[in-house]
This record gives sequence, structure tokens and C-alpha cells, in this order.
Amino acid sequence: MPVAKKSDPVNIPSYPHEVLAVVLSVRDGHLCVLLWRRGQSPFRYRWALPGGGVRPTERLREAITGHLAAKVDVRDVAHLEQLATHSAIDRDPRARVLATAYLGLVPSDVQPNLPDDTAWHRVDELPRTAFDHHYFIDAAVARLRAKLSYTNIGFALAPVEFTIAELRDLFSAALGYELSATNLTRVLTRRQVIGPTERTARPGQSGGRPAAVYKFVARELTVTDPFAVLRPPR
Amino acid sequence: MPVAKKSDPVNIPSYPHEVLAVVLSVRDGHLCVLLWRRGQSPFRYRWALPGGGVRPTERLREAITGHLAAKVDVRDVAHLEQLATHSAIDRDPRARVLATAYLGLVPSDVQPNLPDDTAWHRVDELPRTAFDHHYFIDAAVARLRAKLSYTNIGFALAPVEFTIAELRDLFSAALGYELSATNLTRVLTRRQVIGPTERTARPGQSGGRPAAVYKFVARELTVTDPFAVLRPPR
DNA sequence: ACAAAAGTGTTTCCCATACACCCATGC
DNA sequence: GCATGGGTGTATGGGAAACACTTTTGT
Repeated sequence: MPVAKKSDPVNIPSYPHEVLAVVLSVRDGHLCVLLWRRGQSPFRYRWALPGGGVRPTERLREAITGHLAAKVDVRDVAHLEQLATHSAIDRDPRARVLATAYLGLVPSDVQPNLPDDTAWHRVDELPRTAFDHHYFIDAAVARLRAKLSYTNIGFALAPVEFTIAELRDLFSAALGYELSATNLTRVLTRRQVIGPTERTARPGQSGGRPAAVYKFVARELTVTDPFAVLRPPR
Repeated sequence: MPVAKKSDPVNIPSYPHEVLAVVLSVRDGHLCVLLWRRGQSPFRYRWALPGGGVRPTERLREAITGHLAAKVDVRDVAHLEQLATHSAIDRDPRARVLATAYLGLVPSDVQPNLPDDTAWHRVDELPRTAFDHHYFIDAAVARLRAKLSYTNIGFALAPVEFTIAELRDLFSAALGYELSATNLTRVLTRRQVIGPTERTARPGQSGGRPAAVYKFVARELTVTDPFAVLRPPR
């Protein structure tokens, strides 16, 4: 029974604590999650979220950043936020382990070179996953989809510069349904989430008008639509 | 250094883990948080969130429910959801303790009899608090205010039955600004968050038309306005 | 010229706010 | 009657979706 020693001035029980990351990115037109294939029991050959333990000198965020560095270059993760902490007693059959998961987002244009046991998986065609990782993934996808509507979180999915057609494809993949490029532009520009750059993109093989190149105004998370209703009086 | 023993099949570090609760309620027209006054060092005489350790047989939610039973009758807490886990190394000066906080809501009409060291404090006139509890309180208030706009979370602040004027006062206190009773009614009825009952309230001393009595349609959390923008096509 | 892709103008609709007006009670 | 508080009807406005139309390129 994992209880703090009597000599410990804080007399409450201790538990092994792991950090996990649900790293999401749009790959090839689909929202994907980064998973690695377990080689050992329990859940041998099942797919699992990257993560691991927390060193005494680091906080949870630093711990997951460190674990991700082994899988994905840390600089590739454009946004990282805490999701939830799970505590089911038997969530790990070996011992009681608490787990705190983070949501990480990687822009669609970066191509981290992954270890052999690691791959992107479409969230709409998930394999069976290890432990309770499925719940974390569901929560991460739900949080991303919600925040696409009322924050500028799209910056973490997109390249630094992009055309509206590319952005529409990213949002459509992340949300899981088609969007109109016209209205997407208007919503995001009205809210000053995106803005035009000087550049324009060259048309494709079959011609067409060259697209203006846009960028996100800010690249840290900001809430752009704080009160859907019940607004304060002006 | 708190590291799992080699014999432990899960070879990651362990840490003392505590659960805390930010219990919010509207008291006397103001949004308040439940705090208790510490009698011992560290942070002696500072106000702190209720909480404590996690037993090996219980999950985090069960642990905080148990700790709250000592302060507030458990049945009084109409809603409880996880907020965040803090892991700063020196957040407790005695030892490294991870803390997971929950948001709890108590309806305005229940009057839990509190221990002598425990009291409600207005969130807009907070005393100095112990540890990092101030951050948890800020996060809880922000989460409540946001969810009042796009969920039915108001059910957890209100009595089972209420007049629109009472509900308007609750929402105004929770949000921190005045609301129109007329429009509040229309928003919440349109979304089928509240509905009328058969009853009407008796007027006060000075007369006036008797108010219709309303109730919340559901008393579990549901998201009533899922997509502010970027809605799926119909 | 024609096809293709990008961008603009305009309409429509929903929904929340604001505000005037009507209703029911106590004194 | 009149004051007081509750409820309804209606106008106003903003923002997003829908869709027609124009612009700019390649072949």
C-alpha cells in the first residue's frame, strides 16, 4: 500500500504518476493521433499514447515535453494544454498509476521522423488502444473541435503561411465536415484571427486565380468569442 | 527522492497526491467560495480550499466527495467536475505534492452547517489564500462563467424551483454583471434549459403580479450550444 | 475562348438585445 | 386608484450561412 512514510511531513498517500500526450495533427486530409505500438505486456501489440513517468525535478508539462522529444521534435508541438487526470484503480493492471494527459497539436506541414514503432492514426478509424487511452483521445478531439469555434487554436494545426483553401481543408479535416472557404475567411478575419500577407501562391497545373497567402495574427491561444450569449451590457 | 521500488512492476516515480475542491455558490447575492482557515504551518491562518489525500481504494472524485462530506453534506453538491492538476515542485513547502482540483457547485437555497473554521468568501473580495489555491479558484470561476453561456450548468446554482427574478439574480451574481430577466428567460426557454411549472409564487409585501415558477428541465450537465460558429451544414 | 480556382457582393435567416407596453396583485 | 413587480409584443441589430457573380490565372 503506497503510503507516505511517517517521517514525511505531508502525511498522505503517494502513487506512481504518469503523463501522456494526445498529439493531434492533420495528415493527408484527416485528423490523426500519434500512437506507438506496445511491445510488451500488458496490452502487447496494442497502440498507446506516448508518455511516461515524472522526474522529481520536473513538472507535468516539462515531463510530457521531455517524453515527446523522443518521438516528435519538441519545437514541432505548436500548442500543449492539460486535458484531464484519470485515477481508476485498475486502469493499469500492474499497479495503481495516476495519469495526466495533455493535448498537443502539430502543424500539418511539419514531418517529424518517427521511430519504427510510432505512427499517425486517423481518429475516425482508431485501432484498439491500450489502457484507458481511448477516453483521453475522445476528450482531446472534442476539446479541439470545440476550441476551433471560439478560440484561435487553428494556428497550431496550420503552417505559418497558407491559402484559404488549405485552411478550409485543415478545418474540415479537424471538424469532420465540410466548410465553406468564403464564410470561414469572413469569420476568422472579422475576429482578427487571421490576416493577409503580402504574398500570393502560384496556381496549380490547371490554372485558376492565384490565392492570397494568409497567416494567423497570434500564435498563442487566445479566446476570440468569450461569451456566446449572456453578454455583459455595453 | 520518491521513486517506485525496483520490485514494483511499474517503474516510475510516485508522489503524494491531494484532491482539492473549489466549491462555489451564490450567497446573499454574491458568488462565494468555501474556504477553511488553516490552524497550522505552513500558511498558518491563511484560508485554504477543502481537500486531502486519496485512499488506495478510491478514485479522485470519490476522494474529494469524501473530504467534502466533512464540510458540506455531499448531497448538497449539485455538480462536480475536474478542473486541473498542478505539479509545481514547491507548491507545498514541506514536500512535493501533486494536487487535482475539482469544481463543485451548491444551490443557493441549501444551507450546509459549516464547521467553525470554514466560511463562504466572496470571490471578488478574496482573502490571501494558502499554497497555489488562488489559481484554482480563478480557474473555477472562469469555467463556471463560461459554462453558464453554453451549458445548463445553472441548475447547480439554483433551487429546484424558482422565479425568473430569482434566477436573474443568481446569474447576475455568478457572472458579475446585470442581466435582463426578459432575455434570460427567452434564451433559456428557447434552448429548453428551463421550463414553467404549474405553480406561481405569492407577491411580496408591496404587491405586484405573482411570478410564475420555473424549473430546470435537466439536472445533469448538458451542452446546449455546442457550436457557436463553424456549424456543420444541415 | 474556355476551364479552373479565388475572391466579392448580396441576400437571408436566426437569435439575442432593447424597449415599450400590458397584466395581476397589495394597499 | 395607484404603486409595484411580472410578463408579452415588437423593433433593432449583428453575425453567420448560402449563393450568385466577378476576377485572375493556365491551356
